[in-house]
Amino acid sequence: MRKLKTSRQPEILDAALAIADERGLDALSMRAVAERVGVTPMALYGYFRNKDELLDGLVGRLLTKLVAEDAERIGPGLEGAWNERLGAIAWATRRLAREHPSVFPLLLSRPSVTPDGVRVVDLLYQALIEAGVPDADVPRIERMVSTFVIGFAISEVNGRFSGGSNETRTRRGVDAPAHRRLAGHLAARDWDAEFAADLADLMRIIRPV
Amino acid sequence: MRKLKTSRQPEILDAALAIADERGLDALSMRAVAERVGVTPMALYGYFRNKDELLDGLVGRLLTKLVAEDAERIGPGLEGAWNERLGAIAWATRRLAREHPSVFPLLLSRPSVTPDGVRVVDLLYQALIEAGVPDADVPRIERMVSTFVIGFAISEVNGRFSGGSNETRTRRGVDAPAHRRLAGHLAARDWDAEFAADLADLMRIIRPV
DNA sequence: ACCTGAACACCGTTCAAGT
DNA sequence: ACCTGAACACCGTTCAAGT
Repeated sequence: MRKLKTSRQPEILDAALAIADERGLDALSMRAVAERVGVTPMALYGYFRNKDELLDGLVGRLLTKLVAEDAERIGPGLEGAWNERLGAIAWATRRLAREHPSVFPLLLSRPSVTPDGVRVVDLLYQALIEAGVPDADVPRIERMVSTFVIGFAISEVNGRFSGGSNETRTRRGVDAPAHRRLAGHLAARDWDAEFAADLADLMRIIRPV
Repeated sequence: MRKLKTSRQPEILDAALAIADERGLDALSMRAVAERVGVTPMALYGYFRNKDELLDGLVGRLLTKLVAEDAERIGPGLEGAWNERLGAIAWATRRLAREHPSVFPLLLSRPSVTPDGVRVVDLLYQALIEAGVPDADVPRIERMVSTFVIGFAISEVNGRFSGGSNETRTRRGVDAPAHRRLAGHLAARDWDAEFAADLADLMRIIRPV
């Protein structure tokens, strides 16, 4: 297990993120990253043990952007009521998914306990504590909220919500009585509004009114 | 856009699912599937236009297994109270993730409006209607619940929840006050119990007591 | 300390051809 | 109707060598 160089890691991750953003995750090859950095593919293996670790680095990058955005939101980071702070992180997370739709889904597949990952979780913990959630329930509620937020953002950028028109869904041949009854409510949605409504519902779990 | 053969599609999907289950998604190559089916790689392209469509077929398979299990649960499928039926689907979904951990995450990345996909959604719609959710809110709540359930199951099979021990999380160098305060509650969890608690919370959104 | 070149064992997919 | 063979343009990664 050789020791890795760190000097050019940020530069390499920048290149990798740019490629994924511009041409998708399938285009993100070690060879493509190397070319963009202006180096031989093999040079990358001095900085990342393999492609998987480079992808982990990319997830770390996303989390860093998230804490950075939260930090500049309102200075030290603890201004505002708990529900405003929690909402700010949720919306920032969703924005991040739209900025980096190819890389974002990796958030759900990789543990990523980088320092910045811990920092984000800690901000959520603080908000939940302030909301009055019992200490014993805080980690569970954090996982529930973050799972939903990340899952929603992934579904959205991947088209899981919009896939299949109304006609497809209510097509004859599938026995779908509830779809028929709800036909008038199956039109394309305003996902901003839906995300807001979902968050409001979750807030009511966190602190029943 | 040539017309595809269907005769051996199920056989091919069986082979693909077996490879993914046994050796992971990275090992799922067209060549490996072909070998298992006993055919040349190129023969597969008569049944699926490309690898992506084969993966879509795999997602369809998962959904088919889900409706099959639900159907045999209690016969016609509409016995039991709404919360029991909704819970049964949620737990069956989570079981499916454990059976096919490599393929399951694709559920969140692919629209998949196959007939069986619509059937699952319709069962959820029916439960929510019976719970008293206003028609206009049913599709949103369905998306919220399914997003959470799938996201939870993916996080679990991918180790997102367990990654990083306590020590890692509370390691010095990261300023994480809430982690320090919650140190006693950050031990490894019983995910069955946590999933149950989360579902109970969601049920309270669906039908406030 | 950092990088390169050549090589190995793979990929998905196209095209033309075969029964 | 169904399948094959050869080929193209790629992959990630190892190893030995170079400055």
